[in-house]
Amino acid sequence: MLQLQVIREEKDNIIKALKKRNIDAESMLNGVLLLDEKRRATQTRLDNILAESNKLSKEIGMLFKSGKAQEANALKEKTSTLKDESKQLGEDLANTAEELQSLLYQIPNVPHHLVPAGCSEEDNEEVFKEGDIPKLVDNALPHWELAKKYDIIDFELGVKIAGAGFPVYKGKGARLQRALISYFLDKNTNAGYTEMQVPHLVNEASGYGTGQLPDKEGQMYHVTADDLYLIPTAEVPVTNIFRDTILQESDFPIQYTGYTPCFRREAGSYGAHVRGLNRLHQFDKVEIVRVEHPNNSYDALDAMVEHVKDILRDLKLPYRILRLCGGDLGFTSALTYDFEVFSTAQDRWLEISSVSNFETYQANRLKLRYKDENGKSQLAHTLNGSSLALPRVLAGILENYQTEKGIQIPEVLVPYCGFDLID
RNA sequence: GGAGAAAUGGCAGAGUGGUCGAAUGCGGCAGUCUUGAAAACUGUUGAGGGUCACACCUCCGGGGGUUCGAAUCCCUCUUUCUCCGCCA
Repeated sequence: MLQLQVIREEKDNIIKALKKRNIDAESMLNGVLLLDEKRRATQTRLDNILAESNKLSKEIGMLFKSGKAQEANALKEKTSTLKDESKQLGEDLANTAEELQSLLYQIPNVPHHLVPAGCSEEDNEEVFKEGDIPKLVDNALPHWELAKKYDIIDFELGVKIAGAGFPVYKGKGARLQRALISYFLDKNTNAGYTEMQVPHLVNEASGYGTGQLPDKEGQMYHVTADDLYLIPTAEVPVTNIFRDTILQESDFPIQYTGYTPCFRREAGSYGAHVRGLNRLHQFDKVEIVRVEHPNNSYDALDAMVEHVKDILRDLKLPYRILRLCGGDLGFTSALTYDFEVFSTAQDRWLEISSVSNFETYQANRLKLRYKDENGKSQLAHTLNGSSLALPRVLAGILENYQTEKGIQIPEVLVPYCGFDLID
């Protein structure tokens, strides 16, 4: 959520920057400013009435104490009109505040100046590319065929138990999955991230805190009996650790990592691009989250990008990094780098990580602040990234590491797997 | 799931209708003393709105109610603790 004060001061710049998202925000922002003014005016009137009535109440108290009941009762009558007025104004205020709030929820984050304008993923900007695309055997297979051939992932079995998009990993497939999780977590903790295990269901307030609610509730599984949501990413529970928190400057940097399954309804997805592991309702992901001083958040973003690069180098997977354009940028993000692994057998790039700086956008919703050197509260910056999302990494490994003898295991994973070949 | 108790500032803990945004202690910060530190002493120390700055307003788990006036009384929800039951 954007800060009101910033909208007041930099409306024109915000409008300009939001054009990169192909949004004309002018009328929305004007609406915000109008409501803001109305809210403050109402608040002032209400405050004055409350002040008056507080004063009278005190006087009444004094009069009763000194035995002047008659005068006190006379004053009581005066307060009743004030009471009516304040009740009315209180309702007005609540309505205006709610209207203002819901309008603010509709405005996405302001893109960073590096974000290119653009409409779709076509316009994302490739900023880095590394790793050799392997020469595969003739008749190389896509991962869903390999999964079947080596009996390591059973999609049909998942359909039977839960539905499409809930695969069952078997034998060496399951072990490889677990190996990846352990390896990612070790890699992250060695880089200074503290490992956290967090709930896989969250309440409504947490959904609002990181921005999944109110707009994207259709993407989350909602447990209505208890009004809880299955997490679509560890970002939600981990970042919400800091909801309603005031940090000291000395608390920075905060670096957390966590493994969780992720649940996404993915309503409306279909076709070849969702085959196999490409898009699932349940998948595993290891996430990194940082809370930073505003002065340091872009250095932190760079560090996160370098960290993910390092992992992909370890795995020896060919990848590229895209800077997302305004049209593809997530609602809450100011700047996002997507990592994509090249899937040789599918001849396409698969997104395996998304690393973002949200600046104060989430912090404002979370009320995540720190005390600056003058002792004043300021909003912190939040960042997160996948390191990494499992299924597509697995797809990339299966496809890129296939040989005539079987699927080789990347060297760094062999100690975690206990085998070096799936055959 | 059943019975009982409780929820107050960073923490501990007073406060049962007006003078309470809230005693006191600890912690934090600043100062005095000291070569420096510790101890001791003095002062200061919640959040939000509002204002050029004050004033002023709101917040004592959440929501609602009674009252001229609520941390304090009533209703409701949530959470925590104790006992019982069930259980990985």
